[in-house]
Amino acid sequence: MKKKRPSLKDIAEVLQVSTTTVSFVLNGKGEEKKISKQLIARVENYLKEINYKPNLVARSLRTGSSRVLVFMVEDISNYFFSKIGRIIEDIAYNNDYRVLFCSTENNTKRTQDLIQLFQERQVDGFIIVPPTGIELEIQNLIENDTPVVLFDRKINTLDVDSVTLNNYEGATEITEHLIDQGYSKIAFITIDLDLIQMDDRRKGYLSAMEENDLKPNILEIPYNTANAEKCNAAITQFLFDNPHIDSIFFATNYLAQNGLRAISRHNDKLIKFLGIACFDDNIFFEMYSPSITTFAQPIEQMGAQLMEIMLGHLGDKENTKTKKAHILNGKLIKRESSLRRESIKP
Amino acid sequence: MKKKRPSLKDIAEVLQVSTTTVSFVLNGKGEEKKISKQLIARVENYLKEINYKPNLVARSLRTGSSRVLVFMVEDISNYFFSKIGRIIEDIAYNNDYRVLFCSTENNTKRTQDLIQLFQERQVDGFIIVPPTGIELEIQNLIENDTPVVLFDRKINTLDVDSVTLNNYEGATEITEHLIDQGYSKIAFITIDLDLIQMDDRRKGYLSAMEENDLKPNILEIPYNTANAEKCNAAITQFLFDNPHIDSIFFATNYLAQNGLRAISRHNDKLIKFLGIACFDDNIFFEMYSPSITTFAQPIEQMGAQLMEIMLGHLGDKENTKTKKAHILNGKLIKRESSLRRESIKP
DNA sequence: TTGAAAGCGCTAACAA
DNA sequence: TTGTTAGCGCTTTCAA
Repeated sequence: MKKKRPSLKDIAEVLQVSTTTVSFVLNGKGEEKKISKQLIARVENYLKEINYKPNLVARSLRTGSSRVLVFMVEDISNYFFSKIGRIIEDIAYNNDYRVLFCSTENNTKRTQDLIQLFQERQVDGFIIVPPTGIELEIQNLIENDTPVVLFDRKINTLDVDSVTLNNYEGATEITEHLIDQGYSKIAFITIDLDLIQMDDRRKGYLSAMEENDLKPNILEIPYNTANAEKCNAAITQFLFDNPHIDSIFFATNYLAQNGLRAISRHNDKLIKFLGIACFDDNIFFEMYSPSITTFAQPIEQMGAQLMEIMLGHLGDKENTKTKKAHILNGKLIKRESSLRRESIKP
Repeated sequence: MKKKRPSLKDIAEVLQVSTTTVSFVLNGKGEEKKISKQLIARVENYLKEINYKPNLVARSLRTGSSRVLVFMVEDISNYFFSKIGRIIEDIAYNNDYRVLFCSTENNTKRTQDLIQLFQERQVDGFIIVPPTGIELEIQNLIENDTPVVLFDRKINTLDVDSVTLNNYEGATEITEHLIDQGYSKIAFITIDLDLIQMDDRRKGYLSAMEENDLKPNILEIPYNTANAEKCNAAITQFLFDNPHIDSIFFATNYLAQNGLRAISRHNDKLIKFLGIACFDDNIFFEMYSPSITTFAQPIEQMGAQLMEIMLGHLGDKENTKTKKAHILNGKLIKRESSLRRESIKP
């Protein structure tokens, strides 16, 4: 049998007081509203006794706020995103907010649906890794005074807060590190999506190559999370077509993971000679043999920064603070895969 | 400026009809309620024109249902769980439900909070990987007629649906496979949590060892997601203390990943001789060199089964169908790590 | 110091 | 065929 959960009204009836009183006590406003100590105690005891749980849906409807934030990323099962998620969740929790996670899969339609869903459910704020083509929905959110913070990528046409990485400098640093270690035929493997951070990484690579009078060599792979095999095939083909390259710089950790597999399948000796580096650190890269050099994002700092901005907006809704683009600095982690090798590639 | 979103009432006013009419049309009940075609068209057009979004909080409050399900697992960034999550989400979507994901981190208190949070927000159903000590909350959910399906682990004291793996048989199969390949000093590395599926795996290992007159050798590691280092240290110590073992069976993929790292740090030649196998497949194991033998869970089938049960409950609330424990069969995937090696361990 | 009552936006029983 | 209205459970203004 379904026993209906007691409502404020039920409680008021049992206690022979008004719902107002119960509500005030429930929300800790007893003192403030000058309700007598005895009454407060009586109500509190009863609430505890029956283990009362307020109906948050009703509260949301009334107050227009749900104390829920949404964290929308490309793929929440990605190490980087799930780590940041955990950090955000902790900070939110300490400020009495809950966080809901979801994956956009970089799919515009899906993201639109998700934003609409949460908007309809009155969530209080969005932290989003925006896929392309989502400008309108985000604009819409902002116009509705719903706080939005962009993350990982920004949208230049929109006046909205964002937290991103120094992608350009990172790519330059990786490329120069490879050059320092004696590599010169450095390939850059990236995806074909028109994402601003990808473009920055590419530019960083190109500028470092040019600076050192080296000839760039770029492979652009069609983006398709669902199909790792195609990615593999493309990289394998590239290895065939470019036997002269001595190192590879992968633009994302996703590509690097697939790339490593492709390399080992193509020729399992190759990994000993090929210089490898990529963006975004990951336990996998530390464990792999050889361990892989990466440009690590400052995860803790990013999470803190994101929530600082979000809580700022939540605090005073009426502020017209100008929006800012925050750019954080990553860190090059040098590992075996990019160090000068004893032998030269055969 | 915040432009207030239009309500049903606003629309009714503009259109000079009643809110009932608008509500019926909105919910596709126009035909059924015999509203004239023209009126339906007029309302629909207007709804589309202003891009009306109903307030789902209000609807939830009124109907008592939110068309939202929750999927609570140990760690959503785990490959196995996130895969299942995606499958569940798709099925739910096709049935007009949304799915919210969250991680319990195997923490009882956290799980309690999460269940309470969602219960207060009127979610319609729970799919849970239960940590220990959560019996009361689940009992409570069931008494409130909220559908619950347990997953990955069951709770024997509770009459509730569950979908689990044939852990005992899987562990036996892995162990026997190692024995077949010529290994005999097989260690079993597990965690110290009192989880039923872990116990089954251990029993499966023990029975296969006994069956073959081999001496079991078990290492139990304190569970601590936050501290991979301790896990590493424990495994390293074990390798020192047990130089005679010729193979290791890891009870979870989490342990195997850490174990592989510990092994390669301890002695990077060792991996060539040591037989390795573990539970739960993962891309990582396919890519690792040597590729790792695993007992793979039937992911698609599990997701489908979970949702079939859930949708069944959601369909007719009043059913008192007896609850069932569904046990699915996993599959041994033989890879390089467990095959008979050419040379014997030095 | 406490209570009455309006109202958040929506659904659906009942009326017309 | 369409409209009136009560009410879901809560917060909060105003009154007592």
